[in-house]
Amino acid sequence: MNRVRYLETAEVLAAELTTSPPGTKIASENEIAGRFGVSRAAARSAVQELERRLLVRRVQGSGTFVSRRIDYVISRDRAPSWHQTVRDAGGVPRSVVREVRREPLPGALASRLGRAAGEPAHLLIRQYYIDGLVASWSNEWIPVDMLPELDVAVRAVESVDEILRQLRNVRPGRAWCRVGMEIPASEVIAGLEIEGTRPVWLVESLSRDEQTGAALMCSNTWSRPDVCRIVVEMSGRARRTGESDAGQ
Amino acid sequence: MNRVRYLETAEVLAAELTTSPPGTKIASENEIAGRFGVSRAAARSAVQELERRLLVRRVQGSGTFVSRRIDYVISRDRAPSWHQTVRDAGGVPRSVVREVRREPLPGALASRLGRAAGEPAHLLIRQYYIDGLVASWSNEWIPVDMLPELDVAVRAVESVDEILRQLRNVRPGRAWCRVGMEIPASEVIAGLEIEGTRPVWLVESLSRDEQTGAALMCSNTWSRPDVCRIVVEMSGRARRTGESDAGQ
DNA sequence: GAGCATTTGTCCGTATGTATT
DNA sequence: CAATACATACGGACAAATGCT
Repeated sequence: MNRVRYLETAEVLAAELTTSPPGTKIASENEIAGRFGVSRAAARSAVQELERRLLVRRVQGSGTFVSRRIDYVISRDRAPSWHQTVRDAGGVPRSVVREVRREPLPGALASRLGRAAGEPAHLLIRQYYIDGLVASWSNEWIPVDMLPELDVAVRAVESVDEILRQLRNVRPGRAWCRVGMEIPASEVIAGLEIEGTRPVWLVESLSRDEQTGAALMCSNTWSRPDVCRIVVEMSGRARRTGESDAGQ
Repeated sequence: MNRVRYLETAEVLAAELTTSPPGTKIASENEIAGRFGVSRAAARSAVQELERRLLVRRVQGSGTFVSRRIDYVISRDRAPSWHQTVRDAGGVPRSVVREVRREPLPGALASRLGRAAGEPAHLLIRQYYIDGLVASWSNEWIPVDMLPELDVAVRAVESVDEILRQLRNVRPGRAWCRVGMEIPASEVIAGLEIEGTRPVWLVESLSRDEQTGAALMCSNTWSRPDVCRIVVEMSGRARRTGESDAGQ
């Protein structure tokens, strides 16, 4: 159908991918070139097309692998649980604390928390994995007076929410968030193992105690678009009782 | 600094771009190749890197042009006005009605509107331009009983909201929306003038009358990520009076 | 650790196709 | 029709990362 050979090749490969489970290694560029009777450059273009479609992830020296892409839904009514979302999709979640340090609160985050800029805070840098592959990188900020003992507690428990619940007896809830796509700073690019610079999801968020309304912590999370699709559901105010929720 | 020559080249070009107004034509691949002493293939890779960073838009046979990228903020408190957003950013907005036809309401949209699948509706297909370049493509669905005379009114007025306000005396407000990135159907790809298949923004939305809460219309809008950045702001329920809004 | 094969990443030169001006 | 500019394609070479022996 298609007179462009690399797209033709990509179509065939894309169709074959749909039956392969995530993580499967696909044919190498040279094998594809041989099979379709094209040059390695054309075969490479085809695989790069699959990469642009977020269907595969490529690793130099290793190979090209089918991606597992997960829907991460953000809505007011849903508690944010990344581990559960990944497990529900059939993936194996893991998160690693990369660093915990104290740092004065930057201005933008301070005003989000309703604090003064420069107040002491914990900065918690964490990496999230799906099936052993990097998915996200997050910076979480918690004012020191909110949780002085964070340093020792954090390595034992998977989420800061959990620590807050147990040690402070609060119920953290997502009070505000902003989602977009950004080209992140080089530190984050390295953390996400991205080669060329490209946009990734950025979720900025603020947690408050659902009982008192006190601002507890805030975070910025960058996520690779080839491992998750972030969907934001927003319900408006003009809703009357008795009406059904907006359907799918 | 960078031993990868195409990235080195891309860095230099990217720095130069920041001082060029949107729409400026940049040097051709051959000129870049000559200037930096690299092959045309390497020059091409550099420009493609700029394209991946959403800094430029390429048009075969014409050239490579600096993109105007606009922030489109979706939040509960903001009336959705695309024309105003574009003008505020210094761009020239235009929208064109591509097609108006009657079609039975598809199931997913019917349930979003609280209607039965298959009810008669107007389907309004529209293209949005910024500075003469395609930015978005939308499908808007309005039940026929809501606005029987749509066919004649639509070409004179820029927005369906406007028509509803004038002819039905309702106040449309964004009642629900969902945002993500998708690889759209081929019709939309063509409408957005995308060559290779890649993900674009998809905003699904539902409008209700702010007075009665009646569902008025719903729409799906696809937007090129190189012309707009869609930002969703969500405020939660755990908000007490007297507290300041979440800062920037 | 060293060595090797595999695989992706970069780069060159050249040629031809296709859309725009 | 001609010139320009981007798009596709080929063949060849070497670099860099990975995985295994």
